[in-house]
Amino acid sequence: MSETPSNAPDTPAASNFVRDLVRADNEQGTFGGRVQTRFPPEPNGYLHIGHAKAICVDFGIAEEFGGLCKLRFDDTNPVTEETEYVDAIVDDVRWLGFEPGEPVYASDYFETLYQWAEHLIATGFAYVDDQDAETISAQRGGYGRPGVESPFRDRSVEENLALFRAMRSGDLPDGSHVLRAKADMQHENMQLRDPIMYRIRHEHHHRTGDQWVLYPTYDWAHGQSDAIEGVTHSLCSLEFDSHRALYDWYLEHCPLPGDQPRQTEFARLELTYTITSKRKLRQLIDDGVVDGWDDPRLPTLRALRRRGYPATAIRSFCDFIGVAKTNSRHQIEMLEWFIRNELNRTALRRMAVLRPIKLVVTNWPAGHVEMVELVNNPENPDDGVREVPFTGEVWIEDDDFKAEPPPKYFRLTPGREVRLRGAYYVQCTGFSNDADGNVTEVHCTYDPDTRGGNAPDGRKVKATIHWVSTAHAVPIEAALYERLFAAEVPGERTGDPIDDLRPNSKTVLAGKAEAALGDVAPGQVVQFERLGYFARDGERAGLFHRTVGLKDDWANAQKRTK
RNA sequence: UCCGGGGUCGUUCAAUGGUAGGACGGCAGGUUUUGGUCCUGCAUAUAGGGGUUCGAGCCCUCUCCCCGGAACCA
Repeated sequence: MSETPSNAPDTPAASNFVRDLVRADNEQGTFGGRVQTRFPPEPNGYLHIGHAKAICVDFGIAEEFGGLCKLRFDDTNPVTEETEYVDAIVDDVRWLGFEPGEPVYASDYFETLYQWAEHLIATGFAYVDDQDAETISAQRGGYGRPGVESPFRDRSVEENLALFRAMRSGDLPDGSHVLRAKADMQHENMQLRDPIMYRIRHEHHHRTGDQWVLYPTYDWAHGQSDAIEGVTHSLCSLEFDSHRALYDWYLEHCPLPGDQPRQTEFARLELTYTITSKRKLRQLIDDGVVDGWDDPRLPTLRALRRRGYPATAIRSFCDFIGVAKTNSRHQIEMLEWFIRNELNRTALRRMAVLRPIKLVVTNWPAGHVEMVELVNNPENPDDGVREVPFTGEVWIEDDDFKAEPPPKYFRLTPGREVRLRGAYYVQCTGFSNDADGNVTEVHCTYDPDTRGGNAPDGRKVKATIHWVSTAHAVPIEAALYERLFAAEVPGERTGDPIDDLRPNSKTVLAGKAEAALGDVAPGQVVQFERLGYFARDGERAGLFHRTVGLKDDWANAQKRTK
């Protein structure tokens, strides 16, 4: 994975500040030349595209410097966490193309953490507070306002130890006591105003069961877990910047087995027209706006996988956008370009008509069937060719005929000649329509000399359209997806992204396709010629999800003139 | 209000005191049996004011703007 992604734009490896920093550490021998990172999700939901960047950075940096990256579950809060998510996350990381090995857990270190907490008590750097959450919060003060020290702050070591052990015993109710670090109630950084290390929660933990009622907070668990594992570079997102001082403070007060790890923050990945808030994602599912965590309109890795986004393309994208400290939001078009770029090279071409109208070749010999040859992928000759039956009656896309063509329309219209891909030139002689004026049938004549789609006299046509013989067509269903949100930054207007939901983000069409589409493997992505890339559903044969459309200058131009 | 982090083409990422560059997007053209791909070209940026320097996007200083921070969440 350390090689340059094959479909990334051909530019020199972009420098980024994290890479520079790790390299500098190596040159100075800061960690004895060792590089170790970790990807630390909380198992309380599914991974999304934002996590993909973190995974690429965490695993990528380790790989690049010959180091190690572990998948660590930050499972310090039993009320939100479940084994189901653990399994899904491992699966998603692997799908992305990284080997998580045997995952580790913050809960593996509960006993060590506990011992170190007693060490802090013994050295005078932690105390048990009997006050409730509200009181503690109020005493914390505010920005530019002083904090108030807890009346329990100066308990003796003996009393603290006894109380802390009682907390562990399970005899004390939730919320009755917490363990706090004795740091600095006047610190300008609120994180240092005697933060909570332990709270009592009589809850079942997905791994440790009922063994503990004492659960460490994130800040107390994270850096210590890093140190226990031998992490050198603890990479996280920008919002933890203000936690770094506390991260260091804890580390300096613990009897570490080795080097003190260092936290570095970088900007998380945000995309236009997309949300990644777990809470809001869940709401979309609960409200029935989407069908589930793997609904292809969602940015979860499961959804993107189902939609046909290749993991390699996602990785290339993540590698390409780099790592910085600027809060930013990448355009989704950039991601889509990476998806198309990869699929263009790899996806087999097939013909499918999604909004069929009938085209009748009036001079075609009745009942005659002819096999025509089509290339499977013009970008890759190794994919070979296939034969497709052509007859005098085919389905074509209703978009490809206009009784009254707009300016610069190249496709079928009365009198116009076009090419049916791989078959013949046909010229439109007329059409019929129903009472409402809808076109029901297009009439053409074909030129027998143009078999294969070439005119011996050298005359050109401006359009080539796809088709499917009506007698040989297999029915398919195609799910078309639009962006879930109509706004670049969902929720920017009102504060709630739900207000920016686009009404019809999913359309299912009953189409007609060539027989080869019956052979597409679950999850495989093919290109429906001129329409886009489509992924075969994981379960249902005949159901295809549109991964992404083809770039369509004609449609874009039409949209603009409207 | 206090502390911290940021501010470079429309967007995003580079340029580490020495020619402001790439990608996506846009526009124009060429090739093409996908209005796809590919190729060529064009346009657009250092938030503002002072300073240091032969030379500043980069260093100093003042101002402005954006983001984060006062869970027993992570």
